[in-house]
Amino acid sequence: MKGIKQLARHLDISIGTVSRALNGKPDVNPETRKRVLAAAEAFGYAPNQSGRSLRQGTTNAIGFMIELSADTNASSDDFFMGVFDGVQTVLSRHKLDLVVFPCPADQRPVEYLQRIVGRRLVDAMIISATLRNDARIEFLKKAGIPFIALGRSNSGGDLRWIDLDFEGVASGSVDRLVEHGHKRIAIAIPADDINLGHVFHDGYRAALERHDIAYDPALVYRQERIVEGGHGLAARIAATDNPPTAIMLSTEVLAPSLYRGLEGHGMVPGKDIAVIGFRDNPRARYLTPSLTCHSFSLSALGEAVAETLLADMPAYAKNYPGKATNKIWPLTFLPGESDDFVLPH
Amino acid sequence: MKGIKQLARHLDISIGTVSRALNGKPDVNPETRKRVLAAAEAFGYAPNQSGRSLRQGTTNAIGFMIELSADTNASSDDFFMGVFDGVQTVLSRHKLDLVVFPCPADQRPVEYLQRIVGRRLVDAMIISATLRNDARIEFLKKAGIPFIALGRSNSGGDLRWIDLDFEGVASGSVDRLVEHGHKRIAIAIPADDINLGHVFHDGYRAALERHDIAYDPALVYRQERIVEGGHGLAARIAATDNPPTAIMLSTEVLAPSLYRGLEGHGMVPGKDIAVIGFRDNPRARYLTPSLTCHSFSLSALGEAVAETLLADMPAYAKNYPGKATNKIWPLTFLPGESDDFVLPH
DNA sequence: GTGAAAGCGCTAACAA
DNA sequence: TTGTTAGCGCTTTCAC
Repeated sequence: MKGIKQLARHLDISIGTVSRALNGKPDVNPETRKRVLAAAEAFGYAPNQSGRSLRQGTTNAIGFMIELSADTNASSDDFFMGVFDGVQTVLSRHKLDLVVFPCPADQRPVEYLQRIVGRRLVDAMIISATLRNDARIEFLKKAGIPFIALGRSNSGGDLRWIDLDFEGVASGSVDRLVEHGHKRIAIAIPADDINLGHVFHDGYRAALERHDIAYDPALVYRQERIVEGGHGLAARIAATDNPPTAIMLSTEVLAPSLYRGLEGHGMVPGKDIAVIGFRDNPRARYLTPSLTCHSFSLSALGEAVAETLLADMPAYAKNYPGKATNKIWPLTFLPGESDDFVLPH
Repeated sequence: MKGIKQLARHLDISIGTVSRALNGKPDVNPETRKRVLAAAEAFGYAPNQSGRSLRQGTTNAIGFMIELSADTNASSDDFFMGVFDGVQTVLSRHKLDLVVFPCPADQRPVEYLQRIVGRRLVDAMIISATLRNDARIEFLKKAGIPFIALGRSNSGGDLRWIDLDFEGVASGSVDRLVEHGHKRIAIAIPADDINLGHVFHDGYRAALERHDIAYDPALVYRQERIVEGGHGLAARIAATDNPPTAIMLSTEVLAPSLYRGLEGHGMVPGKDIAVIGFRDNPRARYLTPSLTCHSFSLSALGEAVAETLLADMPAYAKNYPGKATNKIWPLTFLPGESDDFVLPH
């Protein structure tokens, strides 16, 4: 007892009527509809999505591609889980399902995405960890499938994205550090081409200029986004001639190992060096001294991602008027002890 | 230029031949096959999965259900990402795709699962966060779809599962603590019905008996698996008459906030109270004093999950002879400073 | 070695 | 208000 045919036979009506009843079409006798719904419920009938998709040309699924590379994996933590929840909140309003596709570490992201999209597994795509030059974007544009990038990019010309305010975070952090007397301010940015590193770097550089502080490339540390990365970062800070008095992080994963690494080099965060972390994530929440960082609602971000995406899909756009715009997502500054000292000059 | 029809027309051969060529059927002229493959490559053709699924009755997708409830969300960290990677390693050998379904926090897991399975989105299911009494299992058995549970259960009679060795961890930890002179050993287990709590509790209790130590229900703390949970746990430990001298954690999320909470009550881990954590996860890796805990390879676990599942699927069983067995996954003990002291008697 | 055609489950257009 | 039927894209059986 599986398909609509069996259900129809059991009810002794045609499959067409069953289909219409289940899909809430108006031209069905209320009595009939009740019978159909009751039988469907009793049999645990759910329409075969392949049949449905084939006929309607739509899967009612939205894909979310994440990457399992060491980098992204390590930085995941609660980030994606929180975002997923927000995305679902919006999608469930439209009976759309969120389907997550984790790209294996050993597979090329573009090719993985091409397979997913090419096989028509989803109606639209959310991609994350956007690179400054990201072949996935060109592909998605060419494929003509609606999509949104969690992270800006230079690729593909005009595209829809939502991005955290890396520039604002970098800029505000520099302001605060300068106010505290810092002049040698370092940043840690990812070693790969992920766009947030570029944006953070540019915001940092512009802020320095505003304060008439010379930009010193030696204070820009490119560091893999891995859990242990802070050790290497601390070592490089310690080894710098005329070392920085402050370090700003552009990703959330490095803080704990940075603390440990700095201690290993006899530097105490919040005393010998100011540290400003990125996100108030669970891993950073219990550091001592408490980490100065930034905060925002993961689920609200997820909701915005979903709404912005739907606003670009003809079938749903009418529900989200004016929402089809790119967004820079603000973060709230969260003062802690890790930068809470004034530098004597 | 999308479907197989267009491709066939362009090549001026029948769609049947195109299909056979692409699917590696033997009865195709090598020359023809080459032309077809080249054209498919050039057009970026990938077969529409709905059409394929409908015809073959198989989706070539394996589902992995995770939950976004506060509990699971918080305890995720890198756990699932690591497991996904291992699962993919195995699935990709068979051109199977891993598809992750995150059940929203506000949705009932069984109903969510019923929708996914009922719509035939996947050929098999991996479920996680198994409860001792888990309605999902009964449903999956009734539905007749192959599945494996990451975590044992009392539900559904005979079922396929892989589970971490919570019993061994509890037992070994008690042994070690007793050796160090502890007699009042507490445990923290989840407040809900998740099965690992039951198993951990039973292993703990049996170990106490072995050592002729009376079981004291006051030392069994049921604690929500949330990031901040350690605070409450510390408070309850401090408020206990005749408090424990050691605490064993059955989940990985509590350690950081427990450290902080204990300090707030004037207790230093590894000095005033012994702490044995569960998994060597990124959140715990940089605690001071270092956390005594346990370790295992997430991707190896994921590989085992996938292989065991495939061993139960007729189409793949031949590749995994003898693998269709339930497994208790061993953990390696990782000594740290958090329990490294001997209690004077 | 290739073409023609049936049919997977479903929805929608049309007929009654 | 309901039944009938075409056809979504694909694989596979059967002729040839």
